[in-house]
Amino acid sequence: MGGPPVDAVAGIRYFSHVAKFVIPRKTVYRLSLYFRIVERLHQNRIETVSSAALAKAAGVKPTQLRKDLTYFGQFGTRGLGYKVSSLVTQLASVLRTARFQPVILIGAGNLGSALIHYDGFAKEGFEIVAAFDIRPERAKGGNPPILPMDRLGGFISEHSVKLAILTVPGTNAQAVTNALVEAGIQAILNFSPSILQVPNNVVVNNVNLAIELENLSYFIT
Amino acid sequence: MGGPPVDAVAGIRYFSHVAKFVIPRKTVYRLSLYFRIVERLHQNRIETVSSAALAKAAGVKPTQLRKDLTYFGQFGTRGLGYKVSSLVTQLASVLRTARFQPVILIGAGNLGSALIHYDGFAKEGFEIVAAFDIRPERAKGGNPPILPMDRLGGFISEHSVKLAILTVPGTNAQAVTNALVEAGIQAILNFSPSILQVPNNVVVNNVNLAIELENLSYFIT
DNA sequence: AATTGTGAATTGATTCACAGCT
DNA sequence: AGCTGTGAATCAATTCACAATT
Repeated sequence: MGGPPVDAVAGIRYFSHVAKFVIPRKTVYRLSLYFRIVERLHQNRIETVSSAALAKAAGVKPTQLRKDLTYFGQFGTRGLGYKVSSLVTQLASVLRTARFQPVILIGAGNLGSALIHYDGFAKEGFEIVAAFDIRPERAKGGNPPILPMDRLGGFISEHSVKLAILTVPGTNAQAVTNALVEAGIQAILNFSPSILQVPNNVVVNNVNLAIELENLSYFIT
Repeated sequence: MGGPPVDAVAGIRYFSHVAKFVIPRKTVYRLSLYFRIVERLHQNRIETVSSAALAKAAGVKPTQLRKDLTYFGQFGTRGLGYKVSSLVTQLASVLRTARFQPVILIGAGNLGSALIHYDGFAKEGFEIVAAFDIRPERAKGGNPPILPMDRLGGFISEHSVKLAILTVPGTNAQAVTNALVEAGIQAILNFSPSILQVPNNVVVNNVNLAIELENLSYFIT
């Protein structure tokens, strides 16, 4: 939430599957949170859950959880709560495109090479299929392979990659972004400190770790 | 942003220095953004800047930038714009506690060890002075040292550390948090997927990289 | 003429309050 | 009785429109 961090499109019209009309971006974000929790409940053979319990686990108010869910339909039973298994199914279907997407990473520097092996992505069903770097000495085999930048465009279209993680220095960020957009990338997780200019069919989420820390430190006494 | 990601206190009363009344948390967040940009302008010997130019660089609307700045006072000159040097001074003073804080990191796993050496923190004036891990085989010397968990409380009070980065697995996150709070930590940058329960004199920013990616992928077609 | 500062208007998100099911 | 679903009310953040200033 940070916040912050999530920035770009205010809300989205929801054409692809069944839903009311426009879903606030923050709601979509929280849906991922809820999904994780009900998955765990499901694993633990818990069959029903109330909005109060679920909300507590997610760190939100029960009314907010209920409002969030009803953007997509009525999943609960009054007087009883939500059936965990059907929540899992419904949320999975709403977020279905979300997982098991191939991802590329550009900029195999300090942060980049850490993220390449970050198991949190793999755990959630995202696979970094390749990384790219301008410095040829980094561009050697391994898994995932680190490839030279001139392979970028070709790789994206060959593997129909739609998601990219950008961990290049701020000075190169826009140039690389242009190449990504040109090659057909639709969403970018941007760790560089630059504000990226993209056409509005491309979504960007910014994560600036130094600002997160600075922002926190503002609140200490 | 992020979304997001920034979550905990809605706004803060601003006692410590001169300001209007309550400053929205998002405003404080953007202030860091502005500060970075004016620092760069200053280095490049640029003397004045308009709200339009500054806003563009920060990726916000000019009116928003002006409103953000006037929470702290009137820094600009009508008809002319803002004097870069005085903006630098004023913003630095507002964010003054923000930099040059010692920081500890708990959980020297995959992501943790990457962040220990992430130069983006150092560049912004944050120094990770020590890391802690339960697994003793990770707890060896080096710079910064990786210490065993039983040294945590002592280290925090000895070095008056107020900021912690939490990169432990979700299952341990709350237990470690309790220890941190107990020892006097005031702000936590939480990379674990858990929602942390903390007293309200402690601030938490959540960063969940997997959710950022999942959220992005929701918007691709 | 240019550009800030700001009250008012608008837009967006959250919470309340309670009707409606089971 | 318990708990969801939701319109209305509230609260918060953004943007507009324009007066004020240089």
